[in-house]
Amino acid sequence: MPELPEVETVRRGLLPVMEGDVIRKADIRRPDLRWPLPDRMAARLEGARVERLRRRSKYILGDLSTEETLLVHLGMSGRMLISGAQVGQFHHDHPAPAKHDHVVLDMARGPRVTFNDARRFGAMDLCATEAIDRHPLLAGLGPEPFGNDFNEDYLVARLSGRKMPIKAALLDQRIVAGLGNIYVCEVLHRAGISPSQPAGAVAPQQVAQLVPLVRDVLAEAIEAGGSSLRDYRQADGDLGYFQHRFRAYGREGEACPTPGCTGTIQRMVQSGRSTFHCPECQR
DNA sequence: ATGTGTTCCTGTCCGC
DNA sequence: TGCGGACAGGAACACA
Repeated sequence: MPELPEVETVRRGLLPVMEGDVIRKADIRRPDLRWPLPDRMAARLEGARVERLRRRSKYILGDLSTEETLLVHLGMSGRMLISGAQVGQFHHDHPAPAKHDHVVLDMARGPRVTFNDARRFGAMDLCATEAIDRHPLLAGLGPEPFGNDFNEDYLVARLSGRKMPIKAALLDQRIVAGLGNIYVCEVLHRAGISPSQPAGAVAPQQVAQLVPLVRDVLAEAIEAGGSSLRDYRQADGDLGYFQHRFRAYGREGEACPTPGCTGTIQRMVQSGRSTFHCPECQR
């Protein structure tokens, strides 16, 4: 499930449970996810206070009192399940570990955070906080979509001369961090740009449009994900409510929702991944 | 330097 | 109900 809005939703869900509290016990139930877990992971986590829980791209970063930062990536199927938290109240009652529960963190106040990941494309690591920006997984990332570094001039410069399809370019985390397959489809649909158009051939005026559209789509999705947090008990890791607002993604064969457009949403495959688009209004 | 295809792993859904 | 195949939100890596 996780693109930037889903990761941000998960982070917000974890905030009241983790930030400011100490990890009392860490149960590392297997030695690896996508890569081996860090050495002595449990010992390095136990007793550490989570000073701050932040996000960079699709990574959740927990700055610890030990001057290390816990890095979490959810991959395709990773979830952070919360138990022992009710509205404004915590308890120590937890269900037995389930299939694919790989890392279990018990907080001192009582709640438990369980990293569950069936496909195991997720990752966790520990790294000196001071060096986190140089972590191999973070070092090459492009700007945050909501940051000032992501702007019209930047995007025009990064796309110019590139022959790869615009869809692949927006999916490239070195160009802009946080977009995934769903939201790229949604952004290009709103922008009226064909996903297969070479990135460098998109008119600068259209590239300029992409910047606010990326922000709109992500912000709306975060807001919709947030709405599923209102009755938050367990971080269920599903899509929140934004899925009902997709205009292109997953809508093959349906009428294009663009006002005045008579087209039909098509599915095609680009570099091995599904692209949903309207050939009528995306040019 | 760029662009593309493959790969990791498990679960689910759809057609026969 | 079982079985095979396609497909799934990511992204590192190998290769042309």
